[in-house]
Amino acid sequence: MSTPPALEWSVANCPIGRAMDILGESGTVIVLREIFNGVRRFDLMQRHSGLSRAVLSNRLALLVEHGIVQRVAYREPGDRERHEYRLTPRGFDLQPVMVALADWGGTHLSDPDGPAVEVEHRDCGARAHVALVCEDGHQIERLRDVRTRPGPAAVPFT
Amino acid sequence: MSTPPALEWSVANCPIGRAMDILGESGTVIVLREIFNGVRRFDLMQRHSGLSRAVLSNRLALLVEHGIVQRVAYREPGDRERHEYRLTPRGFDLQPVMVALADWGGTHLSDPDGPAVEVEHRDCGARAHVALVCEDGHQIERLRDVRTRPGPAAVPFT
DNA sequence: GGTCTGAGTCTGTCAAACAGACTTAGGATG
DNA sequence: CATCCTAAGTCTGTTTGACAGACTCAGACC
Repeated sequence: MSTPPALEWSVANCPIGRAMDILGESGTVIVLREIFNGVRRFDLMQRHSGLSRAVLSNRLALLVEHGIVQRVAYREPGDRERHEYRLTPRGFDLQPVMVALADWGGTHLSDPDGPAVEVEHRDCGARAHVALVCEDGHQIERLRDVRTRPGPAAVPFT
Repeated sequence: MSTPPALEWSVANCPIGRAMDILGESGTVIVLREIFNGVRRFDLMQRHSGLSRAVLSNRLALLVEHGIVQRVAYREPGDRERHEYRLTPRGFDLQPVMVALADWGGTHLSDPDGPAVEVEHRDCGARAHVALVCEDGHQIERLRDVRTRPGPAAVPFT
């Protein structure tokens, strides 16, 4: 076997590494799942997700710090002001990641009777999936037809 | 604001939760990145990724245990038998997750001069992205057109 | 016999997660 | 007024996991 080409480039600035610096912290993706599902308030998120309050608090702060989620004030009638957490555009762009995860988990990790949740196209009700497409719009059928190459900021690896 | 519908179902059997039980362990996705990029041997993975040997060893064992990666014997001429790690079909199905992560990370977390790696369509060389599609094949333009609904194994949440 | 290499394992320290109790601010209740 | 309630955290003490770096082991090679 020859040396893999990937070894010639450093993992500095690697987009997957950068993404996982945030999403790889335990609980981050679970918090995002709650917010994508419309659960935006601290206590509800905590009870629904089962994360500890300390971790939830930390992860929300991390997400706010990275501009993925914003803390928005609201006030229900006859109640004091509180805050809820909403996705920013940058956070919303994580939807394909969430759908891809749900897709894979639903296919490969569900109990025999199927997954607990599915993703649907709001208009027609059919199940939605992620697909790979070219920049010019063709769909890429076989996953093997895709590969990684060094980008503009690639740094050699010694 | 009304109670979010997601609160009616438990997160038991949630596909994202299940997926993150594996992928959320620190380093799992980094190991997968290396393997997707063709780096399949322990020492090379360790040096290239920068993970500690102990963590790399644990994460590989976890991935093997979940049928995402398999340990395959090989022998180079004039050397003793060794092992390398390869994706199983289940592991290969994670490609959309990896591409979605790379896409998001490249767009939102790169240095000003761009990402260190890009994903290309092998045939035409154009950049590849993930897109959302219906089960009948339409492309879904706006992320908001997609939502989650309870699946066959949904369990009520109290 | 000594050395090299790939692939781990072991150790001691330090950071992070956990469950669960405590805090705080403002509104509602008696 | 005093008390209670709730949302949204913070604090504490224990245990798990990460890290760097040393050590092990097996086979090939000199």
